[in-house]
Amino acid sequence: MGKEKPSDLLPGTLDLLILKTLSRGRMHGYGIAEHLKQTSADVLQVGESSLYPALQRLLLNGWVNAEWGASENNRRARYYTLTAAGRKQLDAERRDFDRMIVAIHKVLEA
Amino acid sequence: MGKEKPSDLLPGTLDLLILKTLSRGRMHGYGIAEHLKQTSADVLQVGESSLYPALQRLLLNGWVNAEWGASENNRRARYYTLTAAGRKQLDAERRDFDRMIVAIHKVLEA
DNA sequence: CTTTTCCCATCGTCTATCGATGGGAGTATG
DNA sequence: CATACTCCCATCGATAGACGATGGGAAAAG
Repeated sequence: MGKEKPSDLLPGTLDLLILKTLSRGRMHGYGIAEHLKQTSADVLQVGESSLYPALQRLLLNGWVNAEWGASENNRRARYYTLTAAGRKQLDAERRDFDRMIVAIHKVLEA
Repeated sequence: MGKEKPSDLLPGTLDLLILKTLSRGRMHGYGIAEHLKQTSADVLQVGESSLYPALQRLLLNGWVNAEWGASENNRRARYYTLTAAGRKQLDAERRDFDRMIVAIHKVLEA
């Protein structure tokens, strides 16, 4: 009798959200997840099993760099930073996303 | 050297788009695809290999009914109509979608 | 010392989208 | 008549993305 829980994310938007988050400065994985959750008022709940594979993708594509360091809480953490290619990618994904949203809205308001 | 073509759809939104389209009246598969393409100014391009499986899903879930008939062009066509459950589903998906979009925007504008 | 919090990561599963493919039935063309 | 084209259906196999479960390890809190 529980209500159906909607998915935690709009599929296809995770890379965009991560890139945008990193555009504000270097951050580690756990911090990215927290930032998304808080900024979205608990709506966007990125599980770690979605997050880390996504970060691997971004690394492989050269959109982010990674380096090990210590967190604010003195823990071993991997810090990610946006590359120049990452910024371009962010802009491109942002454009495509907006384009899609506009298109979808046209249908929903028709 | 071609530019990367963005995907034709925002994943996870196809059911919503179909349900919304059918809320305007009964329609056959091909017509739904046309309607989405035209209403969105060619942005939303639903391939038939995405569309028909989606319609099967909706049928299985009891959100639409189907009956065979003849199209305006006198062709054999399968007409779909929204059920009561389908209307409820449309409302629910619409709410979740709006919720997501608001959340994503908070991140993108942060 | 035990528990909790923070932070990393992978594996297997599931679901959805998509390209390719195939077909049949009406209409228009030459 | 023969051919081509448009309309309309559908499936299959590949790919990709998100998720639940799981497993660690190291610092801090109790």
